[in-house]
Amino acid sequence: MAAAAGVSITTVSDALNGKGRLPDATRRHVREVADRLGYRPSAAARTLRTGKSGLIGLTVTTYGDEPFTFTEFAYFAEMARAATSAALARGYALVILPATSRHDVWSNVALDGTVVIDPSDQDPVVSELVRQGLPVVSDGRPAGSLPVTAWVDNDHEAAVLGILDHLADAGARRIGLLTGTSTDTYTHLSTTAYLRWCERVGQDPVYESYPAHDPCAGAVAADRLLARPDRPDAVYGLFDPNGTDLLAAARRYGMRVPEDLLLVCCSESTVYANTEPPVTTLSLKPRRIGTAVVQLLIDAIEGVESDLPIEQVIPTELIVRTSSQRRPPRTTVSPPRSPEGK
Amino acid sequence: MAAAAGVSITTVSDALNGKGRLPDATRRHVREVADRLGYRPSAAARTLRTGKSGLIGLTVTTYGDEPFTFTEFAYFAEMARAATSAALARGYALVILPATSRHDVWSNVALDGTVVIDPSDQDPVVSELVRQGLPVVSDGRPAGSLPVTAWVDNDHEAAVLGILDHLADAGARRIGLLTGTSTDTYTHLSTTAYLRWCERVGQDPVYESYPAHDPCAGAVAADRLLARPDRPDAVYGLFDPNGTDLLAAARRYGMRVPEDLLLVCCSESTVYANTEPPVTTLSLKPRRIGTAVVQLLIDAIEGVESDLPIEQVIPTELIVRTSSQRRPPRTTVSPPRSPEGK
DNA sequence: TGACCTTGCAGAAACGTGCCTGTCAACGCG
DNA sequence: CGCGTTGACAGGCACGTTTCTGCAAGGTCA
Repeated sequence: MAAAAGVSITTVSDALNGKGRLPDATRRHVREVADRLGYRPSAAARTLRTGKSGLIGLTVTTYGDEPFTFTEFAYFAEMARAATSAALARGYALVILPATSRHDVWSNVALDGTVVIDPSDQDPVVSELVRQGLPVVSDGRPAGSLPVTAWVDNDHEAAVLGILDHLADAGARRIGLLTGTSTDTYTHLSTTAYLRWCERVGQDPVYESYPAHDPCAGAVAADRLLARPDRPDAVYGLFDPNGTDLLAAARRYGMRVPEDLLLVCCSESTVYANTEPPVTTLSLKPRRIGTAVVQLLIDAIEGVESDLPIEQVIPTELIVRTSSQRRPPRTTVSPPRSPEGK
Repeated sequence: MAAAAGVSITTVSDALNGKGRLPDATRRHVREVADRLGYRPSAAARTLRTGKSGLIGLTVTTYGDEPFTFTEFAYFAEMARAATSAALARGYALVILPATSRHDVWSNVALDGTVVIDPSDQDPVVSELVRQGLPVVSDGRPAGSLPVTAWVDNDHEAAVLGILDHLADAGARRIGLLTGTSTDTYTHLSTTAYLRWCERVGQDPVYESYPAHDPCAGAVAADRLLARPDRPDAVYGLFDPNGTDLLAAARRYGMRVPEDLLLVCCSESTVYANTEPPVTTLSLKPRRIGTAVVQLLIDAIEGVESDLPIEQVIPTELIVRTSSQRRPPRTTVSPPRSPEGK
């Protein structure tokens, strides 16, 4: 390449990177030759020399034997999408790395930093990364004393309390909870908030737990919840598919929604806008979280190192639909025209 | 590191990589010292030396201004998940790279090969990659004469024809189609197959198109389709949310499913197992596709170069539920116990 | 006992950058 | 005319591996 342009390697490097003291004529000449040859500087050599790879790890926790649960929860997809977009805008790319991946894969890729989704307590991957001096930003408040650089999370307690109040306002007498058996902070914080609320208002807790990574278990747990002798007249489901599962269970027991059963679930899916009836959902705003996580991480990579952990709380959004209102509002979407009256 | 173990750099490299002629004692000693120091070989240096980075690009097409559509379609999430898993099992990691990303990001990462999802005709990214001599495997039959190394796809024509026959068998007299306005091969092939089928059986085509990347447009298009004077008595929707959209539209027009309207949509979502009624879906088997794509790519990276493009067709699966059967079968899932009769 | 092979390691080149230093000519100035 | 200054490059080192080659010590065998 240098020979083809008739200049030295230094001149090529300076010309392409806009450094050094070169006349514009030389710069243009070098760039033209580079374009003509289709020359691309070696990413590996640059990384080796500069110590920066432009790569950010996206680490997802594992459920059961599966490498990670992307599917069931639109949350992960949305979050990853926003994170990819935000990283790209600042010249970085995302590498998907499950937490329990083979060690050789982790050491085979040069990362500038890592985003960790919902790290478990004493996560060995996180410890290893900070030991290497890499910045680590977590989605989800780190459990225990995990030494992350920064973290972003929702206020799950406030969200749950808000939903329970919303349901009580709509006339719920006994509110049930569909929760998970895993020990991540989301499940833990939400369940604790529910129990505290029950204690405060003097209601006996009514909840069922199931392994959230198993898509079939949710329907069974929803059925269990409505089959109890102390059957709730309102339910909040912590996971995405709980809405349809609970709707189906309610139908099986002849319960009308929202007349006999008020319903809210945490979901990012748009299907709940068109179910029968539409279901009130809590959105955790995964796009804002994905964006914030990446911004914090890249700031830590490039910027000044403030060694205090930075915490950022993203507000949730309750999208109120028919399923949680005793007096259902008029449907907001009306058909454009109707060939026969309804 | 070499100094700490009291051996040469060569010996360290040989010991950690299992090469060279070293006694087991030396090998163990070097590894022990490496563990104690927390030594990790530099990925950048290895990549520079060997020419292999262990990184595979995952390129997703872009819709509108958004970097890529991950969300609306569980397909992408499932496919990416399977691809990640398959790559990991063979020691590779996946880098997410939108097709329309800044050029500097593409050239900043050393890739061994790339998976391209649904490449458009004359995709400049693909051309650039093959010019660099990198293997490219596409998910979706490449349009035009795109010179990919290999591709994996479903037989979309056969799938559509199968669904139309299935609906006709169930008693459909006039089958409608909900399709997209974009020019990707999936939409194109499916629509053409529908039109051919109509011609064969002598039915006038009844279809509505909408921009599939817009989540709101689907509901409007579903409404349009059922508002037509030549209203169909069966509909196949090409995209994931079409099922709930069509169910909602049918309710608005007072049509019962499946009595007045038979329904099938293409989806990987499990929500359709619990809608009212459950909706028959076509699964494109994204896990098998993601796995196959990665296997083909890594084979091309590591193995012998067969310069003929390798084509692989993954069969689809029709999951028949109530919405496409005039005589609905007994529900297969029954509640564990019922406190009051239904 | 010398030729030859095996074992156990060390030396050194090369991968392609980025950056620091050096060189040489031109130029302004007292 | 001598000298410092500046512009425009070239040289060369370092990044941390992998890998080829080399080399001494010890063993085998004719």
